[in-house]
Amino acid sequence: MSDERKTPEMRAQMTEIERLRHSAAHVLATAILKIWPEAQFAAGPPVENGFYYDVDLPHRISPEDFEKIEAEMKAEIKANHPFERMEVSREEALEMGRKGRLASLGDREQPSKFKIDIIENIPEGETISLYRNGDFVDLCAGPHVMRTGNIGAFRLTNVASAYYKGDEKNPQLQRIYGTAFKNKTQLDEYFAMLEEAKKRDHRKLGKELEIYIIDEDVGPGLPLWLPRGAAIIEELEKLAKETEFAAGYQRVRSTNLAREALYLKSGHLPYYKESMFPPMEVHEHGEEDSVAQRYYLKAMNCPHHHKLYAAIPRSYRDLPLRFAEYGFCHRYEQSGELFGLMRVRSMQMNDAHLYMTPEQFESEFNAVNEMYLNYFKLFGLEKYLMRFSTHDPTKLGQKFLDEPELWKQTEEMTRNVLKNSGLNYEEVPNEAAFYGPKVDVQVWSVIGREFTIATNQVDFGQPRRFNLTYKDKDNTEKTPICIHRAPLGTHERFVGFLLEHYAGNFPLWLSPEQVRIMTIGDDAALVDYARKIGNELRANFVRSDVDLGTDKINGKIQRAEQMKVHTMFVIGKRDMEADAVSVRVHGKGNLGAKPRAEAIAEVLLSIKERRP
RNA sequence: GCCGAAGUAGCUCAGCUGGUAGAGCAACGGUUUCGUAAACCGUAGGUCACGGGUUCAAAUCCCGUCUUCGGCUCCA
Repeated sequence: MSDERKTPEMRAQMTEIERLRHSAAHVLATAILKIWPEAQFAAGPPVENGFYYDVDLPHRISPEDFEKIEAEMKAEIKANHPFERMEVSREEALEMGRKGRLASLGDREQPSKFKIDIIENIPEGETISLYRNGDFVDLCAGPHVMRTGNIGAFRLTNVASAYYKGDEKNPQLQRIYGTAFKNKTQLDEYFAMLEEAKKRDHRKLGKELEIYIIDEDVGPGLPLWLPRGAAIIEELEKLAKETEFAAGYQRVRSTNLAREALYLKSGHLPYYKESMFPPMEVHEHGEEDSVAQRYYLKAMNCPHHHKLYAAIPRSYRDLPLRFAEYGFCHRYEQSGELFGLMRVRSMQMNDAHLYMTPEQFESEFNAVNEMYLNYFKLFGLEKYLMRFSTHDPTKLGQKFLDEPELWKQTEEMTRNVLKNSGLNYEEVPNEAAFYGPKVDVQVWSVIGREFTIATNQVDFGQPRRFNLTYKDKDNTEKTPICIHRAPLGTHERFVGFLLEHYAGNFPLWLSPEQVRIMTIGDDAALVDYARKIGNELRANFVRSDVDLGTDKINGKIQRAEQMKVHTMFVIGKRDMEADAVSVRVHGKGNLGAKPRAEAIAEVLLSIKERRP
């Protein structure tokens, strides 16, 4: 293995399963060399669910080659070679590299170019070690399992491409992915789990449950919401509006596009330009006008909100001021990055900008974090991580606003608040927004997919650029601090996440179709009774539908269950005569008959309380 | 954007090495009047992603484009 970025301490912590998988990567390389001796290897680490090895090879490895490679791997495992560690000097290692002897089965004409590069990047004084299994020798810090025979069960999973060291200026390598476990049972369980995960994929559920579509004529990454999807969005928006109202936010509204001048002022141009749709050129004074105005689709709401702040003179007594908007933003994401609802080009953000004095920062920041935690509780999210993203001082003026002092101050301030809050956080350099440090919230859906679901950003740049001020107690003009926050992220990503989180089995309050009423037969009196109940539900804003057709009741239930309708009212003659309904709940089955009024009251209460 | 793979009816998919497109479900019409996950019969539905080429003949082979997927980079 050859990932030089990890320290020796980190490697020592490699778990048993990681050692096994990393060893499997060496066996993979061994097998590939037996078939294609000219293969050049780069890095082959264990990853979350398996391992990979990056290889440079003229032959394009495809899944059809897997059988052949796996057969060689099996032979190597059966041979049960020991993994032998050897420590060598830097010069010895380089000499072997020049002979093509690293990550190979013997000397070769071509030097082991990636391995040589890796050696050259190992800091002075650090031990350089090699590992051998059979004829295969690789530059590797280890550790490994004792023998190749310890690799219990494995399978190659897919091929992808990756740039050497993840830099798009470097050559592209073929990345062969595989996974390995102690035994076949665990391997089978893993693949069974993957099958389960596929069923919960938001793209699959989004289609099956009629949530959204992405149409070629509309454009890639531009989802359209079907009524069932829009219903979920409406509920989320209602939740956000209630929560924000209670927390002292005020709602504002802004446009979807603006002149270039606005984004020059905000700094989006040039710092964010490649993520924005190209401008529209408009000749405002007729065809003969030689000067075109450039308009951009907004990528973020902040510049618009800053204008709203600036529109009226502000006093320290007005602060904190909290402007909220579910604004539509458009970003020109690279085509290869689009991914279902999770990565789109048009998004509706649960956005708000909070303007405050420095003294108010801590309490405002904490209040925002508390809002996050309340939401997580409501949705039953247990695993989350706050990623505190800071700037990289070497990229001031390029990726980040050139304000070294302000970066230092705001990062310090944010770090302190995070520390005092006791939240689970991790600091990552070089990932801040261009206008200030940020805290992204990572969550994991039940199928293990990781998302940045929400964001909480400090902005010291824009308030100055927009000349935002407030009159302080001492009669001087001061610049407020601004926090951008979006606890529910964007509708697109959040709904995508919820689909996977709930596997489409939404709680009643979020359910696209909350109640479906179905009759046993289509007797006229029964149809009337069902319609009456439907009207009563709709009068109480319950999303309900009636299935009055001539199908058998089993068929009606089947269709409702497939659409994951939360509650079903089954109505036959017996129910009608007793002014009752038979209640069936998705996932729970038949709950028996209940008086009509009681059944409806229960539905209304569950929705009102947003029960899980 | 880059590398690789894929695109057949509304959905899920079949269609072998070229001979002119098929099933199930859904839809529609009829029959059935039924108690908790699919009643029965029939009808209709496709520029095989799009454009070009090779061929007597293309869903099938070749080239280009679009889109999606697996990754890289990036992010809410």
